[in-house]
Amino acid sequence: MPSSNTISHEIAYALRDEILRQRYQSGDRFPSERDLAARFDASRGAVREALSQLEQLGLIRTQPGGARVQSLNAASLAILGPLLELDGHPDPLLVDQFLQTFGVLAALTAKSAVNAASPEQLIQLKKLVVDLKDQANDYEGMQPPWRELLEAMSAISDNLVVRLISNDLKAQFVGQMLKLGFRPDLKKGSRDRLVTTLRVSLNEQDGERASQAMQDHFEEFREAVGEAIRFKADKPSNRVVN
Amino acid sequence: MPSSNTISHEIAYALRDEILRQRYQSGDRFPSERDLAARFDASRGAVREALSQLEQLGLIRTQPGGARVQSLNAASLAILGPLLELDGHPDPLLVDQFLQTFGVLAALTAKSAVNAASPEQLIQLKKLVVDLKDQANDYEGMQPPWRELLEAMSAISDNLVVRLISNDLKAQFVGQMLKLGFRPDLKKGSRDRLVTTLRVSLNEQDGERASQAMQDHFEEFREAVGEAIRFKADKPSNRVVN
DNA sequence: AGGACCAAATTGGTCAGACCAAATATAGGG
DNA sequence: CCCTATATTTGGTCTGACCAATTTGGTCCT
Repeated sequence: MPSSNTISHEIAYALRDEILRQRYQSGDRFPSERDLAARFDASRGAVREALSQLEQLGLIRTQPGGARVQSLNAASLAILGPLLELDGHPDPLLVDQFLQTFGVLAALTAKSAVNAASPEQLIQLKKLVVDLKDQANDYEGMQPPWRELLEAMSAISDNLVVRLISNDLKAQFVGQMLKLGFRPDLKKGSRDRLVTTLRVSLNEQDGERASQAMQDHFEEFREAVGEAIRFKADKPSNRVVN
Repeated sequence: MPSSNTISHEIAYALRDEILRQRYQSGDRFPSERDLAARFDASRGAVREALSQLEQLGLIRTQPGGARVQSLNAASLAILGPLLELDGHPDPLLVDQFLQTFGVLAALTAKSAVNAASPEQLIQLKKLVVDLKDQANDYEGMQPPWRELLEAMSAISDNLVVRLISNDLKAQFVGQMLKLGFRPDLKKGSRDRLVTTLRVSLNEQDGERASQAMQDHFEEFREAVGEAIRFKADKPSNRVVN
């Protein structure tokens, strides 16, 4: 999987990969644009555009006189996806951390949404929860209503910060997860409990409870995903469905 | 405050500003590179580098045939800073959302850190909490030990996802807050309560409690900041300290 | 009139070669 | 050995050109 269609993106991809693989120490001089142009047999303009992307990612810092490599964890959130993709299969620890993080953000969203919802919005949310309960026989069928619910809550809570973070996270992870095509097995009681608790929280407009429900649900989801990944690790039959 | 030293950055700044101010509808055609080059009296290369940055920010999507403007909340986290800077003073709602978000992430970090800490690391954390208590007479003096504590917890919890998000958030917000130079008044009991609860959670290695302490503390901090901003709004004497 | 199809203009992607200013490396003098 | 002046490297920008993909506009057929 090289990367994109344009040369500059390909160069950026290759260089990003090298930096992510720690082939340069933080603070090291980065090869000069002219050298890179020669190495990739491309024009300096194309190289410059690639470097511009790396700079946006916070991986390098350019300056007249030379570019330097920056510390990895001073980088931007946008490197998470590439980082996952590095060795073809996602790092289980990283996936776990992602779900943990996404969980607290979803919980916060639920809390704000339930607390701030207007009567009509409460009705809307209740309806979505019912949808979730009805369609929730298999993992695939559960996804659309689940996503709808999250989306509705996100819209109601109207927290741009969380939304932007979630955008990035989803863009980075969800694609990877789908590409590997694994379906975590959620324990049966988990979803019922979520639905029930969400309903109560909506009826009483109790954001705190909704938050807790989300948190618990993501916790169980995390465990299920962890198992699924371990399973994958045993049987490395990663088929790309596309 | 124009922006940077290079022309391409200046162009990127100007265009980013226009998009953030909603001067284009999502899906609109973006001016062609040649037009932009003429408008900014720059070379097309410089314009291309600027557009490359906008693309990384998720603000536009380029394609042979023409670039198009993307939806604002499909953008990257990195637009938060510019968004805050738009009118010289930060949007109180956005600041509130930031603190709320940062709060839950800090709480998650505290939980993981306390739960995962080795005996030595527990001792280290306890020491930092003591520092926090000692040096905590004024807002300024409190900052270094506070930051140290957060940093230590972040290092122990070792959650790259949270770390990257926090990097971005801090890079975007902290600068702005300092630039405006306001000091929220934390209620006196708040810090003591935080210190006390953190100590207990460390002694019993109770991550859940540490998380709750963080959450509560950020909640109070949020209110204090909210007041400070309202105060600023009344007396708009925004002096840039630099 | 409406829709399918084809040619021309527009646009992004890339290349080559050149110049400048800032930063670095090098050599020379104290 | 340190400090300074010079030469070189390097990033930032410009000009002008070519290609391929997309858009656009018009034409033709139904």
